[in-house]
Amino acid sequence: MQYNHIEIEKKWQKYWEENQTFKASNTSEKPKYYVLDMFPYPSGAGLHVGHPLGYIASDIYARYKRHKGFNVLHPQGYDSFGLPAEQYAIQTGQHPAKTTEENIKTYRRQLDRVGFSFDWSREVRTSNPEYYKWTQWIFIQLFNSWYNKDADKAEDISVLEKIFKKEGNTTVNAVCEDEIKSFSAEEWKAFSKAEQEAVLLQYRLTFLSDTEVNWCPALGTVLANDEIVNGVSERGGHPVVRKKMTQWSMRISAYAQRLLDGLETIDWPQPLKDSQTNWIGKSVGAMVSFDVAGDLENTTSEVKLSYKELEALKELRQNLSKAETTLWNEIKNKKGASKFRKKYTVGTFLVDYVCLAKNLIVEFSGKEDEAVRTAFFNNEGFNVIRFTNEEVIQNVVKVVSEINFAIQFPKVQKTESKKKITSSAVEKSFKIDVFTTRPDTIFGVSFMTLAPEHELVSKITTDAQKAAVEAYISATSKRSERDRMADVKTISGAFTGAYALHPFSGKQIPIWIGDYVLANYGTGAVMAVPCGDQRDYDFAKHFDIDIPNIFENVDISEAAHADKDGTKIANSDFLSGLKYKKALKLAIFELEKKGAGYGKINYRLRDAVFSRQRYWGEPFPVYYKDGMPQMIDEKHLPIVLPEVEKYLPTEDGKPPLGNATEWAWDSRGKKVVSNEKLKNKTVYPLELNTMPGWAGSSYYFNRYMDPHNENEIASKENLEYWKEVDLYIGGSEHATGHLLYARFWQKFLFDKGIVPVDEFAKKLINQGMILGTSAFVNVINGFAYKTENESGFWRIKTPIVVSDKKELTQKEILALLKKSKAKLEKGQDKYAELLKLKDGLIVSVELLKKHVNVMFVNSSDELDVQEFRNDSLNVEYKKAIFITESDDTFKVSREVEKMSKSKYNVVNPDAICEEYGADSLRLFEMFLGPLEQAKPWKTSGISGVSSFLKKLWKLYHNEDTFEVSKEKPTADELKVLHKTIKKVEEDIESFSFNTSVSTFMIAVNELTALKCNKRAILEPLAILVSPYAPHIAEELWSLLGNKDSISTADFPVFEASHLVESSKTYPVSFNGKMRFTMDLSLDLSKDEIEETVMAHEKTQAQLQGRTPKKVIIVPGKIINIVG
RNA sequence: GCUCGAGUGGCGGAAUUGGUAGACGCGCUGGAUUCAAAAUCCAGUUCUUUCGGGAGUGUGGGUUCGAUUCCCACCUCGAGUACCA
Repeated sequence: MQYNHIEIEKKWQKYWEENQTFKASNTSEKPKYYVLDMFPYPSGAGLHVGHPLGYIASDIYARYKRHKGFNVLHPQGYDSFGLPAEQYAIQTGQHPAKTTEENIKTYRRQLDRVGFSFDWSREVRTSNPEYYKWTQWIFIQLFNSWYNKDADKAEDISVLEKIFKKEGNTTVNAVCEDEIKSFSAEEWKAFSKAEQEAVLLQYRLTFLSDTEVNWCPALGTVLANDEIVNGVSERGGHPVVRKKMTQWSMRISAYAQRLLDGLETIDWPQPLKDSQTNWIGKSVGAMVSFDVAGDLENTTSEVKLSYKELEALKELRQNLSKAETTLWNEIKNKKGASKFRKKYTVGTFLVDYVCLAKNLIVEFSGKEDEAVRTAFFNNEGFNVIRFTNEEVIQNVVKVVSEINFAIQFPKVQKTESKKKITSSAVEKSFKIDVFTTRPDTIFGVSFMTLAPEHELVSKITTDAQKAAVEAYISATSKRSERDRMADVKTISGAFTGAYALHPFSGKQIPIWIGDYVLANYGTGAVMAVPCGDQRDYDFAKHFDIDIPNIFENVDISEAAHADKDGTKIANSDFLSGLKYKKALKLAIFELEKKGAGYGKINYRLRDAVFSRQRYWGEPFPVYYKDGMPQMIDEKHLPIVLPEVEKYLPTEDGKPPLGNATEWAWDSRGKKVVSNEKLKNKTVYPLELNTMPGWAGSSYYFNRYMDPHNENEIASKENLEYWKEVDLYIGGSEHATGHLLYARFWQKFLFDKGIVPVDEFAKKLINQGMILGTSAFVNVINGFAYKTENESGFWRIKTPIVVSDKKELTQKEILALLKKSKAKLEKGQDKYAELLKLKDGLIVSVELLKKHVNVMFVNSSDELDVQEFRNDSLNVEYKKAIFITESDDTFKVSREVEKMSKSKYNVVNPDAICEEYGADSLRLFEMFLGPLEQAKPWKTSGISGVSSFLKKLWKLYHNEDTFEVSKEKPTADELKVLHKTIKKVEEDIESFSFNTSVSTFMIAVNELTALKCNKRAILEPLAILVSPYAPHIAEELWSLLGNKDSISTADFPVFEASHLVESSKTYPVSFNGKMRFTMDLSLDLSKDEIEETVMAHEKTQAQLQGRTPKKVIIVPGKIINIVG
C-alpha cells in the first residue's frame, strides 16, 4: 500500500468532524489548557502559506497537551467587521455581510484542509448580532463606570452619584476630564438633570468629547494613530488631516499604570512588552508654573531650609499619630489644585497639613503659639482651620467636609495687600504651565518655548513683536503635520517679546514660540534648558540665547549634556552640589512649597477614540435625548445594524448610518423604528457612528468559554473554569493595538467582577512572518545611443527578456534591436539607420526588473517560458524575445520580499496540500526555522519533509503490505525511541518546533538503518509524530489496530535507563583545538584517562616531544592538553 | 536619533549551566537503477592545502585550560518608535 496523502487526509478530516473529536468540555476531571490563535480577518484574497504558521504551532501544542492529559480548549473564529469589506461594498454595492460570509467559507475550507484540531462548535464572528450584543453590553458597562483612584479600580457610576449628593465632588479622586469645576452637594442637587448628566459624562469610562482626530477625507472616516503609517492611511495610503469632531472615547489612560504593572506578571516577548511600555510612555517629572513678567506675585518672603533639615522633616512625616494618620488618609488623595501636603514648613513654622494652591492650612489645635501662628499665616495669605484629636477620631467625615468647605470658600484673599503695591505694573497676569522630566535643571532655564498654537501666544505677545510672531504662525500653519514631523533639522521660531519669571531666582526669561514644541503633548510649552537638552541647545545657538551651564565639570561648548547619572548640579542655589536623584526630589519639594508646581507623572498614552464613521461595524446602543446620550437598556440588545442604500457618508457629511431610514429609537415601544416617527415625542435619533475594529476583538477570548450563552458574556462557572488563555499565538503587529486594548477591557471587566483574572493571556508568542521568494526577469526596455552628431533613446517594441546570468555583446544587442523593431522615442522608425552605424554606438541598456509569478518557476530557478507567455496577465510578452542561457534554460533572479499578490510571490496552501499533503505542509512550516523568526518560503525545500513522511510510512510496511512485528525491541531501537521522546518533549515545551522535526527525521533514518518494524517502537513513535502530522499518525494508529483516535492516546513516557552508555568518544584537544577523538570507557578515573591519552601515538605526534604544562580532563565531556 | 532583536557553508537553519562548530533539510557533484525521465538508493559537499595539516561562527580586543556561547568597543542588517520636553 502506497502512502496516499490525499485519501488519508480526507478520511481523517471527515472522521474528526463527524466524531467531534476536538470538542472541548466545560467540565472535566483533567486540568484545563486554553490554546488560542489571534482570530483572522477574513479577507477576500484567502489564505497564503504565511497565514497558517501560527495556527500550526498552536495546533501542535494543543494536540500535545491532549496527549499529556489536559482538557484542551482550542477555538477559532473570525474578526469579521472591517474596512476592506466596506470598501468593496462601496465599489460593488454588495452587502458587506454577504462578501464576508463568502470569504469566511473560503477561509474555513482552506483551514480545514490543513487539519487543525479546532473546536468549531465554539466559533464566534464579531459581525454576528448574537456576538456584538455583548460588545454593546460592555460599552454600556463602560458608560456606567468611573475610575476611582483611591480604590484604584473602576466602580459603578451610581457610587459617584451618591458621593455627589452627599458631599459634592471635591473629595472625589477620579480619572476624569482635566478641568472640572468643583461643586458642593447643594450645588449638585441644584443642577438640572441635563447639567448633572454633563458632569457625569466627564467621569465615565467612555464619554463623548470634542477631540482632534485624524480625519481621512478619501475614506470618509476617522483613523486611530496606529492606522496611520507615515502620515497617510495604512489602508489605501490616503492623506490624513486633523479635524475636531464629537467622538466617543475610552478612558484607557485611567489604566495606564496598571497596564504597565501588569506586564511584569505575564510571560510575553520582551520586545512586545517594550513596545507597550514605550506606547504608554510614562515620564516622571513635575508641572511647573511660570508667571509671565508683570505679575510680581512671586515676591513672597520665603524662608528656606537646608537639605539636612528637610531630611529630618521627611522622617517626621513618616511617624504620625493616630489622629494624624486618620485625617491624612482622608485627604491625601486629593489631586491637582486641592492636593494636600503633610508636615510642611510655612515660614519657620511647621504645619500639620497644607494645601498650597488653595492657601489652606489644617492643624491640630493645642500648639503653644497658636495666636502668633495664625497672625503670621494670615499675613502670608493662608487660611487656617484647626481641629482637636478627638474631633478627628470621632467624626472624620465631618472634619473632612469642613475642610472641603474651606477649600471652596476661602476666607482670606491671599495677595490682597500685595496686589495693591503691584497693581500699577500689571493689567492682567498669566501663567505658563510646563511639564518637565528634569525639574532638577530648573536653574538652567534661559528661555521658554511655546507651541505656535498655544493659546497664550496671542495674549502675551508685545506690540513690537506682533508682526514677527504672526508671520511665523502663518508660516508654520501652512506646513502640514507631515512636513513638520519629517523635517527636524530646520530650526525656526520667533520671540514674543514677553518674559516669564523664574520661580526661584525671579530672573526674567524670554518667551519664544517654536514648532519643535508640539501643541498636543504635555502642556504645549517647555521650559528650555539648553545646557541639558539638545533641541533647546540648538534653538539657543540658532537664536543666540544665553546657555548657562549648571553642571559640575561638564563641557557644553559643543553639545548639550543630557546624562543624568554621574553628573552633579552646579550654579543652582539650593540644588548645587546634588546629584540627579536628590536634586529632582528637592526641586519638586521646593516647587510645591512655593505653589509653583508639583510632582507629576505624565503618560504618552491618549484616551482612545472609539467612534468610526463607517457602516461595517458594531452600532452603538445609544440614542440622543436633548443632545445628551442615553444608553438603551441591556435587555433590548442587540441593536442590529440597519440596512442602508449607500455605504458612503451622506451628502451632508454624516456617517453612512445617516443613510438608514429605520434608525430611530422608540423609547416607549423599546425598539428601533422608522426615522419618520422622530416627530413623536418619545422617539429619538440613534447614534450614527459605529465602533472601531478593535472593539470586537477585545474580549472574544472570554466569549469562547461559553459562546452560545444568551444571558451573559459567559457563565460564571465557565469563566471560572477556563479563567484565561494559557497560550496565545499571533503576530507582533498587534502590540500596541489589539493587545493593549484587550488588556484594558480585561482589567475593566475584572474590576466589575465579570471576569476572574485581570490579564487575559498568561503566555504569548509572536510568530514571525513567512516571506515570499519573488522571482524576476530582466526586460530590456530600451537603448541609449550616441554618434558624432546626435544622441537619443530607442524604446523597444517587442519586449526582450533576458535570462538572469546571460551577458550580451554589442553585436547581439544590435541584432536584437533589429528583431524587436525598436522605435525612436519620438516615434520615428529609425532602426534601419541605426544599424548602419558603427559598433560602440550603444551607450547603455535600460533594464527593467519585472516580477514573474513564482508558479512558473521551478526549484532550479528556471522559468517555464511557455507558461509565462500564455498567462493572461502577460499578454504583452506573448511574442516577446527570450534570451536563454547557453544550456537553453531561462533563469530568473530571486529576492526575498513580503508575500503579496502584487509581487506574484504568493504560495497558496491549497496547492501545497494537493501536491504534498497537509502533513507535509505542517511539518515544513515548522521546519523552516524558529517560530518567532521571519523566514523566506521556498517550495523546493518541501521535498525533504515529504520524503520523510514516505520513509516513516515505509517503516510500518513491508513492500506494499502493513506489517509490524511483536518481537521485543533491541537496546539500540529502544535508545532511538527514548532519545526521540526526550528531545521532542523538550522541544515542544520550549516551542522549538523546527528542531523536533529534525529529531523525527533522525529517528526515522536510524530506525530504517536498524530495519526496525517492532510494534513496541512504532506505536509510541506514531503518537510522537501525531501533533505535527496528525493524518498519517491517525492512519498508522488505526492500521496498528486501535479503535479510538490517536488524539486520545497518552504521550509516551521517557525512560532514562535506555540511554545509559558505557563508553564515550572523547574529543582530545590541544590548547583548546580538537585534534582527534578516542573511545574510552566511562568507568575510567581521571588518572587512568590521562595515562591512556598520553600513551596514544597521536598525542605524541601533536606534542612533538614537548611536555604538556597541564592536562584537563572533564570525565564524560572532554580532554584538553595544554602546552 | 532612541529602544529592541539578529549577524554561523551556496541557502533555511542546528549547537549556549563555556567543552567535538556546521545536526537536520534544500541545493549542488558523482554513482547505481531506467530505453529515457520522474521517483528511489549510495557517496561527497565550510574554506584552504605541498594531503602532514592549517584556518574558520560580522570586525577588533579581553576573561578562560577551552568562547558561536561571557565581557568591552565597533561595523552591518532587521523591527518598532520618533521634535514626548
